[in-house]
Amino acid sequence: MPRKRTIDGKVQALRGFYREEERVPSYAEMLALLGYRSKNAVHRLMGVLEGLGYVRRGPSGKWAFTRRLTGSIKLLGLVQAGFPSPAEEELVDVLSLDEYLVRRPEATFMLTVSGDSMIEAGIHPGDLVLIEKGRTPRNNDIVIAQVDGEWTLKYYHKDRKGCVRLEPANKNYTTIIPKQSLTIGGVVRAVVRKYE
Amino acid sequence: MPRKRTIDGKVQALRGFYREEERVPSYAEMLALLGYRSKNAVHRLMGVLEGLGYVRRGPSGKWAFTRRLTGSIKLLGLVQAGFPSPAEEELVDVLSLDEYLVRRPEATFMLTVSGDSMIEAGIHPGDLVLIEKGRTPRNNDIVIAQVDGEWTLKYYHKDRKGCVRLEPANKNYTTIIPKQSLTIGGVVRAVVRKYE
DNA sequence: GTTGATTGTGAACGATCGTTCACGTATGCT
DNA sequence: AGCATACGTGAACGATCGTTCACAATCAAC
Repeated sequence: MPRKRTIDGKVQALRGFYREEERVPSYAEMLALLGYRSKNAVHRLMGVLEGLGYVRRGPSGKWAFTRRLTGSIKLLGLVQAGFPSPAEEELVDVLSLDEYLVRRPEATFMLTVSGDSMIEAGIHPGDLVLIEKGRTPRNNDIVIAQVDGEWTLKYYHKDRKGCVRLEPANKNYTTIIPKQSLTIGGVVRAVVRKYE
Repeated sequence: MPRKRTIDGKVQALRGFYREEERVPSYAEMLALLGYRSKNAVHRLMGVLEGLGYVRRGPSGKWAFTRRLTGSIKLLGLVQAGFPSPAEEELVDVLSLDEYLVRRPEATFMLTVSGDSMIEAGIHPGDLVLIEKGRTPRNNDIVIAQVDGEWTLKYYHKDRKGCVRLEPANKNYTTIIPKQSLTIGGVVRAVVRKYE
């Protein structure tokens, strides 16, 4: 167990460095950071960390930290499974929200929701929606669409005849069946709401 | 305008490199990457990019890429403001969700919601909630609390007499007034829902 | 056409880089 | 005790690093 604890300490130190510098420290820097006095010790440690999945070598052969090290959010299980005490905090995984939510960065963007037409789907005014462009919507996807000049969020439905209808998730709104033009801006891939 | 286009091209190249290597390229690498033949050209370019906010020097003096370069999500304005055509895509900002949502990484974690007691607050079963520990809840905050042995998400309310009550956002549930013990696990800072 | 500012070239510098030696010094097992 | 393994030390290596020269090419303004 002391072995584990030692490694954990090192990892924390590296994580702290990365938070500040957003880069992998050089061996010389790790030397000071981890309390070693020989670069060789660092070299060996990196080998171990590579085995543990904390670091990897990039295509060029240089070190890169993995999400395991750089990621900032600890993902836990279900609420019922119990709540972590600060002591024994057994984490399921560490993830980066960006990586988790965004598949094609160049085609993804966010915008702020206004209006409550999708409120029963849990999309409230002020929420951020993550939209992926250039993806053909499937039935029941939430899309951002331009109908007769106005952009809105709606459920996408296409029946067998190819007839498209856009359904809100709010009883006060009505289903839209585009007459003139229908432009799909993108498919909603995620919703993010931040409090305060 | 050709000037702008040139810089944009360089930025794209650097962004591509970062996606692959997750690190800042060396001058020599940028040399090849950007088509220069002199390191000095690179050196100058970095100065320019620093002015534009694409790169910055870390505390140690080494280069680091800013979110502007590494961030993967383009943030746009309101829906009504119009929708971006791929061409003139005028972006408001580029952000990292991690940075945007997480203030204290070491005290933040996520878990999956089960149960529908907060559904009227737009928190559905299966959603991810981002929780910050060690933060004293204010009225109307959503907290994760342990009442009589079970963990739940609820609105937090404390009246002037110091009496705490936990309110669900679902008519089918009742307000909880803790009798024995009340442990606040943390305050919900954000909700994330991913489709598919 | 001349001038001045911008931008890239090419070579050079000491500093730092990652890697690899051979060699101590613990620690743990039988 | 004795031995083997694991882990850190210290020094050395060539390679690559970022920075800085002086100078050439390009462009715009007048």
